[in-house]
Amino acid sequence: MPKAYDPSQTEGPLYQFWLDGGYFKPKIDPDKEPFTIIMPPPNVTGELHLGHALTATLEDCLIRWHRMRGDPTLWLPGLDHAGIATQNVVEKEVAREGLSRHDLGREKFVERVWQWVHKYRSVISHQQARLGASCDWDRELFTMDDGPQRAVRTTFVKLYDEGLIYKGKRIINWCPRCQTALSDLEVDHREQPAHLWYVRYPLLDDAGHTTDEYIVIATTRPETIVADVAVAVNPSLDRWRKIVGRRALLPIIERPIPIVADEAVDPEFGTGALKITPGHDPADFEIGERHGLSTIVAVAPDGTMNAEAGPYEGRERFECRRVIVADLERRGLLEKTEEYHHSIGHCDRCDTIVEPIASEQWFMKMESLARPAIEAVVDGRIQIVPRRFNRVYLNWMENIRDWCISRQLWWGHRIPVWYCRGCGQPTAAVEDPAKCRQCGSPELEQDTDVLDTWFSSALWPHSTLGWPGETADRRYFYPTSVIETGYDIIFFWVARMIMMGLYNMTDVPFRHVYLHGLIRDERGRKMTKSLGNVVDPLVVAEKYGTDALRFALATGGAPGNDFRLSDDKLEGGRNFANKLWNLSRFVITNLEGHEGQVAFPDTGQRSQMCLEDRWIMSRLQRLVTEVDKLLSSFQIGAAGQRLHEFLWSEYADWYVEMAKVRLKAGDSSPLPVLASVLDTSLRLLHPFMPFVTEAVWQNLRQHIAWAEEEALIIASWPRPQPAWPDREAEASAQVVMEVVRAIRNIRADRGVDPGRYVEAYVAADGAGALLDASRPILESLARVRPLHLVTDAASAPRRDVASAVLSEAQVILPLANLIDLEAERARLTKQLQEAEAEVGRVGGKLANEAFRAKAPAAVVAKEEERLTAARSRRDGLKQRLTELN
RNA sequence: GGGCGAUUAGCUCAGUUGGUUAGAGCGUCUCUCUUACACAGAGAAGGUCGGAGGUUCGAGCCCUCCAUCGCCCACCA
Repeated sequence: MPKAYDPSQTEGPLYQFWLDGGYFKPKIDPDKEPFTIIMPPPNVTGELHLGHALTATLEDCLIRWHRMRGDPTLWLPGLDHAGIATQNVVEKEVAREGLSRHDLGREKFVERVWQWVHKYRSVISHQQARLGASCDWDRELFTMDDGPQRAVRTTFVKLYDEGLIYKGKRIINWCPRCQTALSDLEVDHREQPAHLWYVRYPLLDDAGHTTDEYIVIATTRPETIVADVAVAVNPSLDRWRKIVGRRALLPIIERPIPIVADEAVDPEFGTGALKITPGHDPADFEIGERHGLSTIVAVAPDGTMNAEAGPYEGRERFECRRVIVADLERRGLLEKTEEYHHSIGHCDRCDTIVEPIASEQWFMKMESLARPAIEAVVDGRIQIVPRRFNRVYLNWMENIRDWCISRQLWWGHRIPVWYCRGCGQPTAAVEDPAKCRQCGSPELEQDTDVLDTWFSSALWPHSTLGWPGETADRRYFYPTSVIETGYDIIFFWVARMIMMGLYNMTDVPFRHVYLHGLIRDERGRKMTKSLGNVVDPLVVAEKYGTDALRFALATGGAPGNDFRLSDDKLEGGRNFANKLWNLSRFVITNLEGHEGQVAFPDTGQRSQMCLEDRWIMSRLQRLVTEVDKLLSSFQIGAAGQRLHEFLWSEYADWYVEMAKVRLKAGDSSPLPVLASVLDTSLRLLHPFMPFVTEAVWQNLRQHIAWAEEEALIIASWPRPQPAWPDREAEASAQVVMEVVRAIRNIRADRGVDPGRYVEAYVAADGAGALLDASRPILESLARVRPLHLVTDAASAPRRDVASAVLSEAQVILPLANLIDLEAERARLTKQLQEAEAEVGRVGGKLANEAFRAKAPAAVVAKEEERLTAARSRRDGLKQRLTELN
């Protein structure tokens, strides 16, 4: 084994080894409960970012853990056609050839998108594989594949037939750049500086002649004046009540419009009068419906003003705003202008300011679909991790509004509705219909719109398992176990999957929702292309190793919290992989020097085992229990940290060093324990760092007699053994380690040459026997020789010594010329102060009758022990100080 | 306008039923190439857990109020 771990040499071949072994495919067993994760399908836009790497890491962690536990484990990968996003990307590509999609035409353009898809489909899968994702590639699906297409159509027709999908004219969000309607969720509202213009609308008399009266109206969007159909006032305002029923003259356009009364007008805002533009404002649209007003749309799909704008026709909407303000001012109709801040909607794909437009679109009625989805979370059939997102989810679901599902795009699932050229009636059907359902005419034309890309995503957990077909996968794997994704798409995706899963399958799509946070850069900024701080996970994996990246991602934070990824964290992951590699190299090198395979340590003969062996086995068993518990409660990061701590601070820093003492003496007895602890640790760590653990284990397995499986990826997950932990061994080892630490501390403090052996006295009454048994360890790890073990500190030298007092023992080092009396006194005094503080604190607590009466007995007993130990230390220190003086 | 989160060591963050002296990684200081690892080892320094009250035998954790930062949702022009 080379001295440093080289991921680039190991990862590729190991992934191939797993693939060849078929380990990623679930073994269906009707008697076992499966574990299933449907992977959030990345967009086929060709950008794999750190969010995908995080998803791949966390899901792979859970998947590998369950696979090792022996559960039939399915991780189903997929890809999303990502409607607008992909269409935009391909449009840009086409633009480089100087063409627009309109130059190509719908059919040719869609063909181009398919070419893109074919190219990137494999690129993305390959990228996932590089991250170690152990998913079942044979089941990989694309949202535009035949199966999911059929699921989309089937669902649409079912909803349509039940009246849950309808076509209607409403105010929708229109992106003039993408030239399509958007759902409310696809609009990003941002507070921005703006103006509030106060415009005079002249009043007409009964005969329709202008008067010198006028009504002042505040607006942020003067360009929409051309589409005004009324003025509404709040009837509670005296100054306006009397003009209700009269007419005003629309400025510039000079169209007479009625003045109506409506409670929806806020009397406190502006002048308490509102211009009504039903074609461009949702509130106005409702007011318009209430008063039977007509709707005028004055903005064309491309964001320019249309013929309704009269003199402004053809002007871009914001240019029109400037011109119209100037015109109003010139005509003396602009009373004043105020600075104003309000939030403006932007297209979340291209950041263009969204135009609210009254438009005929397809909508999904959500309320009845939301109700069972709310129940599923309330009654716990679905559990969200972290739990606080329950409220976020429920709040949104309880106020849900109809979903605009039609998009004026070319790329996506085309709406399965055909219109009859004869009678005009629509026919919705799963299969392309041959004739009109109404009149039987064969002259049909399919709706030109496509569906919101999230429509197919909402069906993903069941459409990927074969629905609407009756498949074995669907029966066995649905409902799935966990959905894991970022909290930013809880509404877009998670909520809709729950609704549609319950609707189509009458059962929840998954039992647990694990929401991860957003990854930010070192300075806490969101990673965006415009900031140029986007990190390519494959570049990172190349530089630090996939395991390093995975470990950094998995242990960097807590569920639902954002976290910053830094080079420091990646280096930490790399260092840990290297530590593990070298640790294993040491163990394996020693095993190689041993004849044949070692047997599993005979823990039945525990009393025959030496202290350090018992200690590490006990600690290992605790580890097994804790890691399993942490993973069961989705505390993946905490489990990873716990493994790091055990392997580095307990196994490597202490046990291996202790084991060396025997090994150097030619005693091979620690080998079984060394090997089995490493084996178990590798199993536990494998879900986090699959490559380095498998690489090491392939080596280790040749030397151990109990390795049954040919690969770590399918090796059995460690189970806690009831015989452990061994509390006595843990406490005893603690004493040994404390003595070693105390001696090292004195040596470092007094500047003793690290290599030099010095004489030492250790006084211990009760712990004498165990210290004697660990004498070689004490001597070697603390570099003391000769080591005098005495029962009473009084029998150790008193002059020219440095000492330390522990609860169970006192350490005395005769250091003659290295002794600095003042420093020694200061050191002991400081320790004494600490001990006395503790005696005071704990003593005070125990003196409190209320504490004794109300605290659990175990807590009280612990405090008693603490007090005894602190007193013993205090008395010892007092004595040492007296002797020093 | 509602809601959520964050505020813990110089930095980045853990800390799920309230119970020892609040932890980790990085960084800092002092030593060491001790034959697994300098991507390392040994030792050390460093925190009134944002502020103020309250509940409790006991609060980083529960309650109330406040402050700063961030996010989400929302048709006040």
